[in-house]
Amino acid sequence: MTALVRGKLLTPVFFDRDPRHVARELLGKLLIRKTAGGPLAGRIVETEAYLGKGDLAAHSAAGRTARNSVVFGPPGHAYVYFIYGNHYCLNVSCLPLGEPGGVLFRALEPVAGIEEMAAARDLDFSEDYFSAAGKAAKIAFLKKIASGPGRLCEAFGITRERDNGKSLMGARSDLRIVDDGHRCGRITVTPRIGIVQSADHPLRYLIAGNPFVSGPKRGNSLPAKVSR
DNA sequence: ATATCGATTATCT
DNA sequence: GATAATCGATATG
Repeated sequence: MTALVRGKLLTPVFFDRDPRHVARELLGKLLIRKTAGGPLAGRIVETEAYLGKGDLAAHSAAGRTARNSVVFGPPGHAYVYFIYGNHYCLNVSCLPLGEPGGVLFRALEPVAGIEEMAAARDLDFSEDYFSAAGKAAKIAFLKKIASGPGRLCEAFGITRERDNGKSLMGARSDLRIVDDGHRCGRITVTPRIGIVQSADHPLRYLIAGNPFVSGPKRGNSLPAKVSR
C-alpha cells in the first residue's frame, strides 16, 4: 500500500464557521495520526454537524460542563467523548471561543497504515491475501476499519485521555487534518444517526456513493443531494 | 439484508 | 438511577 500523505494544514478560519459548512467541507480531507511506525491516514467520507443553540442532540445543548468544554473553546480542536461504556467519538470544535458547535467524524476511507489500523481494530490482516483479493473483498475488509465513529477512533488509537483538547491544525500535533487537493463529487445529506432529539434535521453529510460510509447502504442515498 | 439485543461506564438528574 | 452522537453478535426472512 503506497502512502502519499501530504497536504496543507487547515487554519482556524476554516473551523471558525457554522458547523454545517465545516462538516460539508471536511469531506475529502485527510485525517492523519503520526506514529513512530509511520502515519495512519484516512479520507473523511462522512460527518455530522452539531449546532450550539437549539440543537437538542448536541452535547452543548444544556450549557457548558467539564465534559463538553472543548466545544465552547477555540475552533479546530479535538473534542473526544466516551460513550456506551465502550467507545470514543471524535469531533472538531467550530465557531469562535465561547460559541459551542462541532462536527462529528463518522467514517474514514483507509489511506495509509492499513496494517496498523487493522491491528488496532483487532482484525486479521495478511498482506499477501489482501493484495491478491478482489475489489469487493478489499472494500469489505477496509470498511471494517473506520466505518463508524467508534471504529475510526479505535483504528487511530484516539482516546479522551490522549487527544481531548488537542489542536487538529498544528504542525506539531500528532493528530491533524490536511487538504491534499482531493475533490469529492456529489454530497448526500441525511438526518443524523443514533439520536432521538432533533432527529429530523438534515445534518449528516457523506460523499455520495462512497462505499466506506457507515450504516446500511439503504439510508445513505435517500434525501437531499447537493453537488459542488 | 434487516432487526433486535446486550455490553459497560462516564456523565448528568 | 437513567441515559447515551455505538458496536458486534445473533436471529430471522
